[in-house]
Amino acid sequence: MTLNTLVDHANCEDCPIRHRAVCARCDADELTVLEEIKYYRSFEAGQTIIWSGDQMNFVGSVVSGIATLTQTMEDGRTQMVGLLLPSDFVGRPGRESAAYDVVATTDLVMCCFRKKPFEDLMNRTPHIAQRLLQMTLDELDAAREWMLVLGRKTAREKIASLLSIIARRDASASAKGLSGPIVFDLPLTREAMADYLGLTLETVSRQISALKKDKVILLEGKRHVTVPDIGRLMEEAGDDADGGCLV
Amino acid sequence: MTLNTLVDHANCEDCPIRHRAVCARCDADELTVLEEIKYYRSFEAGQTIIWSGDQMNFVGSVVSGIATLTQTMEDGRTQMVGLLLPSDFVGRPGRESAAYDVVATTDLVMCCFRKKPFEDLMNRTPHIAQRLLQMTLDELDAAREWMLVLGRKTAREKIASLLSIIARRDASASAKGLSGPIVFDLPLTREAMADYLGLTLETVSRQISALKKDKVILLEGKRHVTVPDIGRLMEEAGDDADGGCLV
DNA sequence: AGGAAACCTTGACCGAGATCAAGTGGACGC
DNA sequence: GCGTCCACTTGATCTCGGTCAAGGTTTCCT
Repeated sequence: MTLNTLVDHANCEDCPIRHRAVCARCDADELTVLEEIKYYRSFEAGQTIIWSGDQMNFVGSVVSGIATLTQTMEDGRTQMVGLLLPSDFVGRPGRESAAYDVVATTDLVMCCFRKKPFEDLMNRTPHIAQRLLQMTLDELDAAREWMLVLGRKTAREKIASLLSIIARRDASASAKGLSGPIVFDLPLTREAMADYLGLTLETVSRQISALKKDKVILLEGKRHVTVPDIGRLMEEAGDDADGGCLV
Repeated sequence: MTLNTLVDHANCEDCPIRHRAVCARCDADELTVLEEIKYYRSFEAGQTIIWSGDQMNFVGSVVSGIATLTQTMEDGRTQMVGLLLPSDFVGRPGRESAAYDVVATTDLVMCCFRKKPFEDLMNRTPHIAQRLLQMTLDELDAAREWMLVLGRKTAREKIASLLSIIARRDASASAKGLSGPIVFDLPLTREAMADYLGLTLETVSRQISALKKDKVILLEGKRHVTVPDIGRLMEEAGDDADGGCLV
């Protein structure tokens, strides 16, 4: 139920390569092949990794940093359609060209595989295809959940939804769980948040100020956020506070 | 680039079962197995096929009629997240329960497969998994395109986007192509359109009237639509009129 | 240190679309 | 024929969020 579900790392601790997104069920032979066709690429904050419509000759996953998927209309209106966090997969097996712009919002490292050999491997290896199907279904769920946010939520609920998603991801990553306050740094500018939420950056700024005034969040500087009560934040987001998240 | 991309039927003309969504590359053995585990179900217009959260013990595809996928918030706000047309696939291999309400908006027939045997077959048959991956990627593209509609388009553009999608689907289904006027019946009520577009039904009604007044569409009664110029409609939708569609 | 460029905040005003309300028109049952 | 229901249309008004504008902070460069 997160925006881009992180891959479960549990059964990959001893994985000889880091491409956990794909090798959830490690198998020595496959990994050897993957190892042979893989390479790393680094990008600077702000750099465009892929332009919409470009030929894509690789697939891969994010090792560190954050990237965004965005669509743009001819008149310049833009909508972010996905957020890529470490371990998220990029690329469309079986597709020629990219459908969206992929932009690094922070310095970023990607682990890439040349597309053709990867597809060959996928065709020979059923559980890689199945793994990718599961990941794609997760992304589809996330996209559809976001459609509800974009279509029906108020500006305040939109902001709360985004903060809640980031807070919960960070909380589960740091293994401290959801009891007690959650502290994190916003990985996005106000403008990027606006592009994600279908708002203007002014509205984002105003609503964040409002949530701060109402003590739903605490702000130190512009980016450092403390969420004293995640339940309260999820209420503000219009979410069911017990949607399988508090176990 | 449609809302829910229809499956290409070209290489399935002689398919012994009608479940074309899955058997794009027909293979006698698999089809025999599929034949054994399949059954049909009929639904009346307005009937809910699956409730969000229900156990789903089948997967399947739409044979005839139209269904919608919707999400609902506790306070009753609803957002449609997908439209299921004939040959569209329903179900999540590897998932326990449904994530959305599935509702028949017209009388509907589905071709179903019991989930467990279907999954077993999928695990044994790489190209079924690959086929499903392709279909899921298509749905993901459609969902993300819809995020742009929901997040950034005006009411008029939203209506034009929806009409354009339905018009283009009907045009390619009837094999008359996109030259000349396109005629079709709206398969959705104003309220359903509103739920899809993140609008109210009053706004939908007003914008349809406006498009009619401006001769972008012609209306006979409430549902019968003629699109004299699909290029004009796509312009109104804010789409690139040559996005690979006029070929 | 000074200056410029990002990034963010806040205020004033405006308009697209929501809301509330009344009315139309066709289908159906009695 | 007549009433009822449902889907839809149209009008009047309100409001949330967009737009335009000004100013504040931080960072980084010279």
